[in-house]
Amino acid sequence: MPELAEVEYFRKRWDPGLGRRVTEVRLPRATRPTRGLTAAKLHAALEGRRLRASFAAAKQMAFRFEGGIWLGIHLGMTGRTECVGAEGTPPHEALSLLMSGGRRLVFADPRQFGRVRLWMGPGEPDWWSAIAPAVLSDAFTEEAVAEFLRRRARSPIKAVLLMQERFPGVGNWMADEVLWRAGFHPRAKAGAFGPVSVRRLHATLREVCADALRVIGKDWSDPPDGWLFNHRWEDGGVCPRTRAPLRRAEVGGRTACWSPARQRLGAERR
DNA sequence: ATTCTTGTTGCATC
DNA sequence: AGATGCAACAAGAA
Repeated sequence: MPELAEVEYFRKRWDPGLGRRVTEVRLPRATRPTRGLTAAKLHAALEGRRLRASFAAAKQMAFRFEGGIWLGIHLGMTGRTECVGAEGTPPHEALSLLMSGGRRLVFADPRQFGRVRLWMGPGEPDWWSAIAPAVLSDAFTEEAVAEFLRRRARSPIKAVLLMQERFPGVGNWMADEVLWRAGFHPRAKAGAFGPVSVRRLHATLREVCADALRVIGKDWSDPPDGWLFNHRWEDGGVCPRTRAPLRRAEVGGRTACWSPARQRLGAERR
């Protein structure tokens, strides 16, 4: 589930821990997301440290503690964060931090595709600074998109939009939403996008990222009914703009949903 | 019981 | 060398 805006939402769920000290680290079982980390290692690094700041970028979160300690969390497919009382033990807990003041910051991940990282030192960890420039940043230019599409010329555009090295934070639903709003078929070849189509794609990417952060990133409000988001999973779903039936099929190894009435192959020419 | 899944990685192949 | 496609990871939900 967690893409750009959901990650921003989950980042904020640990806000009650800001300024608080870590008093205890709990790793209930050796789960995949924590890999080689142990409770002892985490405790040695974090005990007594105050949580100073948190960041979200792409599909990752970083929590910075006193002393240059960084805790990185990738939510994978089913990860989530929450803040509970000291006694709480949510199901599928992979890691939690008991904080001064008596609250517990929890990372839970039933399907265990998430990832927890620990880093200490001056500056930023590599896994943080290596994240590609945000879609909403000045560095995300039309030329960068055009160049990337040229290199992936034979791949379907849907698959290309899922590549984090250029479209950080875009996941399955956001890619479908972008293509639907912009009127491009998910199977259109990336190489077929000329300057006019690239411009349209670039603008729509920015629009969807901004909308998602405003609605879902803020407080997980329900997206407006006019978004594809609300219709893409229901069987017999209907395009909110044309009222024509939506189609679903696998594209680039993932389920894609589109509106045949307004997303035709060939529209990406020029 | 079977099939589905909003992510990423590593490997085989082109 | 770089691009492309796909299985694998794991477990809950429908």
